Amino acid sequence: MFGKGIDVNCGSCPNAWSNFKNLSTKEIKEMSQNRFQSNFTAGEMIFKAGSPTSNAVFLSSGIAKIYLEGFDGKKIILGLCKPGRLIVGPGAYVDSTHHYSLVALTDVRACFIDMKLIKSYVQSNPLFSEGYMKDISEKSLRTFYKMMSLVQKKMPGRMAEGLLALADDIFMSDEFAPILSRQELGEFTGMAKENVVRILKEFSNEGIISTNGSTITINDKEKLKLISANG
Amino acid sequence: MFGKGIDVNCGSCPNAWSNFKNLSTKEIKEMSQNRFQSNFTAGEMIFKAGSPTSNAVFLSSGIAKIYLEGFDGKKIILGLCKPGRLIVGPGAYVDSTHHYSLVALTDVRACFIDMKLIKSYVQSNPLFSEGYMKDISEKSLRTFYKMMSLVQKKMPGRMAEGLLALADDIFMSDEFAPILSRQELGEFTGMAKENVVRILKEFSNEGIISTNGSTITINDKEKLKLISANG
DNA sequence: GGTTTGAGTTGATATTTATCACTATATTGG
DNA sequence: CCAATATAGTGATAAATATCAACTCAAACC
Repeated sequence: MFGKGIDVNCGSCPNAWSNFKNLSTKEIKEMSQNRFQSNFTAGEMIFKAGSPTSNAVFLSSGIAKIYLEGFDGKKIILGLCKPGRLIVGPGAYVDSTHHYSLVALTDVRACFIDMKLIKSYVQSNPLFSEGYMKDISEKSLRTFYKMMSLVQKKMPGRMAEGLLALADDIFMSDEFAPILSRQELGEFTGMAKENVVRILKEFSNEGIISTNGSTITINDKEKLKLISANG
Repeated sequence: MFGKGIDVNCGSCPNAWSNFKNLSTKEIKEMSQNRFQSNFTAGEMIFKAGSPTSNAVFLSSGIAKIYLEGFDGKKIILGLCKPGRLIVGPGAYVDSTHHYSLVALTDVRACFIDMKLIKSYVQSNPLFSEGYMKDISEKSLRTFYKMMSLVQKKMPGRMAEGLLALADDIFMSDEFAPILSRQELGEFTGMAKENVVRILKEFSNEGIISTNGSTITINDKEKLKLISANG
């Protein structure tokens, strides 16, 4: 199922970006009429670094990963996306090009809204503009802290932080399915996949987590926070 | 010399932020009248992470460093600032708090403009707003590439990149004074100061750079680019 | 059903990088 | 000018991390 979503109103979408509340009924209607929708299966690329930022993307269901492509094929997973958040990189206002790639981790339904439309609302609607500014500022801050973590913390600290992020920001539960492979968990926490295995095992031996089959359960969150904080 | 700059017009300042050209004469005048100016000597803190983002800062002369304060006192120098650029962190639109610190590296003359004023122009002036958006987007992209560099490149690659940045973006010359100590050069390139010394010596032995006293001269820029690109 | 493929895992090893201990060389304040 | 202090530099060592070479196991495919 894909194509224009003629009969849908983005204003009443339960997964709408919170900043849409600053748009007028007219603007909402215009946007809803120009909305495209598409489905992706797990593993599919939604957009690729280097492609034009012609559309803003919103997930209406599913989870996707955002990653930077570094030198000789190495990747850095910046974070995971859930419904409700605007997905447009900073390239939109610099060179109209994506600087990171977005790939579906689960089956995903995504809405595409023409960036020209978004930019016109930024121009004409100060409240919406401020909301957009706030959104990219928050992302920028998160990048700062991700960078500090990757550069200054050691592997156990980075892994602890990564697990806490998955539990608290993505799954909202201390028990979660392995949406990320060991390889991807390594790209998320800045280490080789072999070291992901070793550190998870170490955490498991100490009773901090359990890995039942492929599900990870956090048993001792306080200890995990401690490891994360101590680097 | 400090205080309100009553007789100065930010519109005709040779070091003005390029986005000021999008302001009306009236806005420029208002801003000029509410401008504060202050001098700092090398080493002085201009603002500190955690303090309120009450003002946007512009340098009218000198060079300053922007750095993140990480765990147990370790710092990451995000970059150096020259006149002509807006200096406000992403915190301005999130929690009205600075998330990085700004310290003068040379003697610096800085202008302070009330953030309320800047924000009001963002609200009322779409072109100015777009310019602001573009500015923070560019900074965000730079942070991405800084992160990739720090995480994926090895020490020689990071140092080569750092030296090229100093030559091309800050000094506009392949020969420059040691505005950064070895310690700071380490914070800029993500390594311990001892390793800064070792790698500079190695570059020097290979004839890529010369370190005459405390001045660094780049002799073989192409090789430096190669080292930077190969990580 | 057998086989291929890829992820997960493990141990051994190599590489990279930080830390420590120390010397040398400036720089600064009295 | 000299002591005090900070920065620069050096070598040895330890710690952190990546890489390599296997091996296991389960899913996917013919």
